[in-house]
Amino acid sequence: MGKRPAGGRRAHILAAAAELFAEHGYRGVTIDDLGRAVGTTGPAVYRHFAGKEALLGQVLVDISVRLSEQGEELLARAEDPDHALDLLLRGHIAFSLDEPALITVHDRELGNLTPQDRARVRRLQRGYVEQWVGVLADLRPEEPRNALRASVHAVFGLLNSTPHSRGTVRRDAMARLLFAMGRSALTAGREAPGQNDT
Amino acid sequence: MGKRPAGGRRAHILAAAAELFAEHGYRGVTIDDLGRAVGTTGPAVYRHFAGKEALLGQVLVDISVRLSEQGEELLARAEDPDHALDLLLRGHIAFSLDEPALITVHDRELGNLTPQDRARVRRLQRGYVEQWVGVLADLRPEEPRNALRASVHAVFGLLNSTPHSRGTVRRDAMARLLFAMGRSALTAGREAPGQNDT
DNA sequence: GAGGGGTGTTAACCGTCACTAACATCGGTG
DNA sequence: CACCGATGTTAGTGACGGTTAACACCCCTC
Repeated sequence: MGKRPAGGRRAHILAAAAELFAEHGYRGVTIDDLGRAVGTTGPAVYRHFAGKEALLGQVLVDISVRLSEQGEELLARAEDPDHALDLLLRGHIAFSLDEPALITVHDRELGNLTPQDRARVRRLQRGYVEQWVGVLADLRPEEPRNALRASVHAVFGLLNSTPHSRGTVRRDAMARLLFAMGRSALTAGREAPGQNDT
Repeated sequence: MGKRPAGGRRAHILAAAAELFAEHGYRGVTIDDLGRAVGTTGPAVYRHFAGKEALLGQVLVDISVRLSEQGEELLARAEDPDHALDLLLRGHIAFSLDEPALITVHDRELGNLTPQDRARVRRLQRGYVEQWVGVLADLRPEEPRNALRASVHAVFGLLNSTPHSRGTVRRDAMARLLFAMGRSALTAGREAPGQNDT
């Protein structure tokens, strides 16, 4: 068959896996599906990954790393808590609009990981959430920390809803909509500086 | 073994199935798991349901019916759009706090249904969404309908996030938090559509 | 108290699927 | 050109799991 000199075989498999896992679920995708998706056969996948679990692990770890690193970079560049929140919102929205498959897999397949991978992904996720909680704590010091954490999870649910309303609204309009809703939800019950209120 | 003339065997299986499907996913639950969860063995389940798919179908149809009927009842009793939105929010929040397993299964397992069941559940879901969209359209007539639909999906994501932050916040506090966030998200941008872009 | 419907049990069947074995090909390198 | 490591192919193999078969029991009714 056409030999690909591309060193990107591994990355290609990872991308296809994310897409297929998002659509059919980890359990609903076979190794043969995976191979077929990248133009080879099932067993060829084992030349690049130890097995199906390792593959899912890599997908989830990559996502978690990307999100938490992006969060760190954004926070480093933020001038104040209000600005930081804006950046986090925009960053997360861009990610969920550009990579709906990754977002879907990210919060559905945690249970199918090995204990080691699960622990690692959980740690990264927790770190990312705490970045948001830290910013919110600056903005709303009167609020207990666990309430802030619940708020962050809720806003993630909101921002990650894009796979459910695919294709009906243009990307930039969707980004604006999610930003306005997310920002408003997180500042509910208090005044948002520079923003108009109800 | 203890023969209960209770006609509740079927309902018992449905409840256990919802719980197990929520925790492990449809594909991650075996018929034997199901039987064991209700104190019998796997094959006994076939006395009550035609098969695993039929079982999942019943679970999802029940949820969709409950939500859309609840929505209709609330709308019938609402005095004005603003009140209607309050009622819908409170109703959905109560459901998602009281039945986290059902909420989880509801938006994860659609893909595992038979085409017939899937069509039926989709129709019910669409109806429920349109109840919300109708109310929002009264409140924000200037907004295009597809943007309102996207907003509704986003708020569902927010309200359905409770399974992700289980047990950290007391139920009534969580209900208030979700109500404030959801209400605020849905009325966001009511008078300021001009926002900067990504 | 005989019969029957409803419900449960254990054993078997059979397809699917992750994974392995054994063998081919090819490009680069000495 | 011979070797070799990387990568691919086709044929198993063994476990798992949904479903069915065959049989047992209990309660209800005539």
